[in-house]
Order: sequence, then structure tokens, then C-alpha cells
Amino acid sequence: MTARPTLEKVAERAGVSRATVSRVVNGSAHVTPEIRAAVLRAVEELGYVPNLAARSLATRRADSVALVFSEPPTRVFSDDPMFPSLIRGVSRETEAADKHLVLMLAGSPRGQERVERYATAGHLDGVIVASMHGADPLPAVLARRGVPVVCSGRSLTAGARGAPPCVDVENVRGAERAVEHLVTAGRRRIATIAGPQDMVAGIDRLTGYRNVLRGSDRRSIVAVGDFTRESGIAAMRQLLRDDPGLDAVFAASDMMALGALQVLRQAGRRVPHDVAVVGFDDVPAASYAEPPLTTVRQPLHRMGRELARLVLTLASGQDPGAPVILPTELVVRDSA
Amino acid sequence: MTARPTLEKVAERAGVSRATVSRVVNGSAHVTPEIRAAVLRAVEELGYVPNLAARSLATRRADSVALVFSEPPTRVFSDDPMFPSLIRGVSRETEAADKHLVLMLAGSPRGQERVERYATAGHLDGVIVASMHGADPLPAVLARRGVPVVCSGRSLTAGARGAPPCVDVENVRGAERAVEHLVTAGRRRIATIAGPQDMVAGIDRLTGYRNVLRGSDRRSIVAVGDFTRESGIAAMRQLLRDDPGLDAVFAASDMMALGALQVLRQAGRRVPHDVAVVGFDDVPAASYAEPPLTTVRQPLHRMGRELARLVLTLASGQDPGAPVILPTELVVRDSA
DNA sequence: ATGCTGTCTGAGAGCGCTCTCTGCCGTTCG
DNA sequence: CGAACGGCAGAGAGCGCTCTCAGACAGCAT
Repeated sequence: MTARPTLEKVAERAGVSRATVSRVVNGSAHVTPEIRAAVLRAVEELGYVPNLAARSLATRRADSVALVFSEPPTRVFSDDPMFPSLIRGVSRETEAADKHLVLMLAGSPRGQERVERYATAGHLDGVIVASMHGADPLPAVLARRGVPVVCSGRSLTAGARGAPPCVDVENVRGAERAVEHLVTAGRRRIATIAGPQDMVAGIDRLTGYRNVLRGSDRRSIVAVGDFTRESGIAAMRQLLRDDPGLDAVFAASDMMALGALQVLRQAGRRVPHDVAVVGFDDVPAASYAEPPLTTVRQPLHRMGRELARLVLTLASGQDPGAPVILPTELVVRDSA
Repeated sequence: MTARPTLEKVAERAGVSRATVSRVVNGSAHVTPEIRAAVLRAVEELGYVPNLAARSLATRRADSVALVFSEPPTRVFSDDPMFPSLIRGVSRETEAADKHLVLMLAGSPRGQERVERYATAGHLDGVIVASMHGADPLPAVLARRGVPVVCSGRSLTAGARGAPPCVDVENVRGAERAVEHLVTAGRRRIATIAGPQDMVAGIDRLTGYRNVLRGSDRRSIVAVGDFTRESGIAAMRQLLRDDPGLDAVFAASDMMALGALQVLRQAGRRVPHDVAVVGFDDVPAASYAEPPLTTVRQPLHRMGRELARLVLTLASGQDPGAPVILPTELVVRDSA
């Protein structure tokens, strides 16, 4: 049962040498058609499947990449509805390249160390770090160890020489579009629920908001959240206290926007009549919120794909090229 | 940089043999304290990390398990908010056991084959198949190949000898609780949006509904969906047509319940005043629906953990024991 | 002293694969 | 017609680790 046939067996059966079988199996060059056919037949008959560990040992490649979530796992995997799409995108590319995808949750220091060890152990051709936190030390640590690393979201320390390549979205532009939409609709007192200011996405989206307001004659009204729904609730309450007359809110994440929606409803404000709300991310729940949420879409799936592509090129020793910046898109629904 | 130190180097440095270093590294038995210390020092100084491929080749273990989603990936990973929790649960156990988690999406035939090959290639100690579809051939195929497999959700063909062990939840009981809650509240015309009848969860939850109605003097009103929100919308419309006088709905999934909520709102029915709604799953969005959804909670995280535990015991050659059936719990919020 | 047990270490044979190197052949060129 | 060439198969040396086996040596009883 567990006695899988080896190259040796196949070679014997096909009446050739191990090396030849290896050539055929790896689809490589110059093998006479008849011999190739004989080998393939033997492979078929024996149900031969190469032992990956042995191959990996001999080639010093691993044929797999890791996707690590470098956040406290609770947060990432329950509250944040964006990761599934990202995973799917990554998975799609890795499968196309016939690589395997190892998932690692590295929220704790122990987790970090695990990732480090695993990568160092040569079981990984590359690592994708999906941590939105700019100050995360993991990418740098891995890079220093010689492991190909790419990041989702521009690192806070980007620009520094040797910073890992990354895939990011047009956060500033997206936020600008959202706020412009509000301005165009004639909203006068446009507040924002900003994201955490230690994350690039948080910073950039606030910048976008400020850019537009500066260009119009409106003043900014800011509360800061951490992208979660709970923080959105708290921030919205704060905003209502600070400026009861506000007529629009741009939330830097959909989850915060959803929280805001709830608070507004409880406060008796009609959305969008009294207060317009725009979110950011376009998570699935945005489309079936009440009212459906106008938001800025991030191409998560595509990000995942690019991330995978990037790490794969990097792993193959090629130049990853310039950072990939993906476009965002305003999706207008009913909330604004 | 890439020249990682080998056991050999460490042995040399510590002035012992390879075997001894191996013993120390693997924490195994009888090694004199001084020698152990010397080895550890050498390991430290050289920054030694064992090469997993080599170990795997020598031990014929892989130290990793796969979590495979055997559904068309689009559906699983965008619409279904339950998988993240499951993943987290699995991940937690595998990390605790110092195993690695490989994620595979096997929606397509090609994907299935990949999983099969990979498992057969000896790169996996075990496989967790998270397919809710009862008729999925993958578990059986793998089992026949001698790969330890566990399933989430009782297989439709369960009971058959040699069926892989599984982790399931009390679907029938959960559904009963939900409907009992509705009956107790004095609802007279209780409809259900059932799940797909080729999945155990779909079947069992409908059974639970029927059990309770049979016990009271109410007749059943059934529409069938496929657990998605869209299908919930369609089913709710159907139900409203079939019996405009209904005063309660039990949906076999939260996503369908969310869809139903939307339809009811559009139809001008107040929830829970005119129509009470109960869902199933307790996805994150349930708690912030409008109104917050009363639902039956599945212990997803725990399911993940149990799944991992099960596959790990199975992989270690031990008896997995009886199928694990996890309890469900009625979470009463505002919608019923 | 001798033999015995028992603990600890080293030697060495793999695990299954890849890949370089060498040798063989048939072809083409000087 | 012999030499040089080029395509193709085989031999064999690892890749880095584990693990069995046997040897060395200490401690104890005889």
C-alpha cells in the first residue's frame, strides 16, 4: 500500500536507466520517442508519482510558497472579509505554476519564528507577507535571510534600499475619488473615519480625503478607527458629537462604514438623505448592507494573483521589476 | 547566504558525530549533558536549521497536512464567510503540533488530481476535506490510496464501512431548536428556506424543521435554496407568493436568511413584528444585520480544531475513535 | 579478575531523486 | 577514409538527514 514505486522500479520495468526516467518525467530534452513512450507506459502501469521530498532535496527547490498573515489571527480571520479573496487569488496563480501554497498565521512571536525557521529550512521558495502593518519586522528578517519575500501593501519603510517588492492599491486616489463623489453630490460637511495611522492604507486614505477637502472650501472632520466595525461605531459616535451637522462620512474601510451605518440609523439619521456614507474595500457585505454601501473597490483577487506572480518571479531569480500598484474603482450604490 | 550549515558541519564543530547531533536536535533520549550542551552551542553559533526535505525523505513523514476545499473556489471563498474560522481552527491545532498547513482549492477536476498527486507523493501526512457536498469522491479516492483523510460534515455515504472519520455538528438538533423557538413565540405559519438536498447539512436542517412542525399542529412550507444569499432572495419571494400569510421563516443558512431579510423589507414586512426570521451558522454578518439575526451557532473554530486533531491522530496511526459531533447553540437576537 | 548489563556514541547504509560526466553511436566534414 | 561532432543513454556521486547496529566504556555482581 504505502510502497510507492520509485524511479528505480520504473526504470527497471521500462528497461532503461534511472536517469532516463527522470528525464522523461521532468519533460526534459532529448529522449527518443520510443524510449519516452516505454517509460510513460511503465509510469502509467506502476502508478508512479515522484517523491517530492527527494526531488526537493536533490534540486534544492521546494516548489511551494507560503502566504503568511502577520496579524493576530483573531482579527484577520474572523473580522476581515478581505482575506478570502486574496487567498483565492494567490492560490490561483500558485496552482497555475504548479506550486503549493502553505498558509501560516504568524500573529504571535512564536508564529513569526516558525515562519522564519520554515523558510530557512528550505521548504519554501518564497514568502508572501500579507500584513497590513507597516512596521512589521518579518519581511525584512526574511529578506536578510535570503528568502524571496513580497508584501501586500507598501511597507512603511518602503523606498529604503533593499525593501521587499510589493503589491499595493491606489489608496490615495481611491479615497480622493470617494470624497470627490461626496463633494460633487453637494455635501458640505464631510467627515472621515480614518484607518490606523501605523498602516499605509490608513495613512494614504486619510491623505486622499485631505487632498480633496483642501481643494474645496470644506474643513476636515476626522475620527480614527482601526478598520474594524467596532471602531467604526465608536468613531461615528464621536463624529456625531463633534459635528452634529455633518452630512457625509467617508470611512476608510467598509467594516467601519457598516458600523457607522448602524450608529446613524440609531441616531435617526437617514442614509443617504441626511448623511451620505462611502466606504472602502467593497467587501461582500457592502452590497447587502441597508442601504447598499457606496464604496471603493480594491481588486483583492487580482492583488493575490500579482502577489503570487511577484514571489514566483523573484524565486526564479528574475528581476521583480517596479512595485505593482493596482487601480481602485468607485462603486456607487445607495448610501451616497 | 544560501549555504546553510548541515548536520555534518555542526557535528564537526561540536566534535561529535552526525548521529549525535541528530539526537540532540530531535530532543531524543540519552545524550550526556555536556555533549548536548556542546551541540546546542554549535547549533546556535552556526544558526543551524534542519533541512526539512532531507528529514522528510529519511523519515517518510511529511510533517504537514492539507486542508482542501472541494468546491468551486468562487463560491467557497467569496460568499461563504464560514471558512475563515474553520481555517483558523485547523491552523491553530496544526501549529500546536508543529505541522504545516497546506491549503488547496480543489474545485476543478484538475484541482482534485493535484490533491491526489500531492498526497500520493508523500508530501502530506493527512488531508482534511472540507467539502460540504456529500457526493464528493475525493475523500474515498484518497482513503483508497492510503492517505489519512477526515471530512468536515458527515458524508452522505457515511455508515459505509471504511468511510473516513468526520467532524459534524448537530444539524438536526440545531434546526429543531430554531423552529421550537419560533413555535414557542407563538408563530403559526412557519416556513423554511431549506439548503441543497444533496448536502448533509441541507438535509438534516430540513429534517429538524419537519420534526418540530410534525409535533405541533402546523403544516410545513418549504422553499429550497443552495445556502447562498441570492438563493435566499429567490426562495423568500417564492415563499411570500406561496403563503402571503406566513409569520416566520427558518433559513438553513445565515446568508439565505440575510437575503430573506432584504426581501421582507422590500415587501414591507417588519421583522420580527410581522415575520420572525431565524438563520443558521452565525456568520459575522448575522450580528450586524438589520435587525440583528437570531441564528443557530456552529462552533466553526472548534470544528477546525477537531478536524486537525482527528487527522493528526489518524496520521500517527492511532484509532480516530467515533465521529465527533459538535453541539449547536441558539443565539437569540432581534429578528425572532 | 572476569563476565555481565546497560548506557552512550560513532559508523554507515540508506531515503528517492537530480545532474554532471562519460561513453556510445551515427553523422558530417576536411 | 579518418577525425570531429553532436545527440542520446547510463553510471555514479551526491542532496542532508535518520536510524539501526555495533563498539566502547562504566558500573556492578560473581
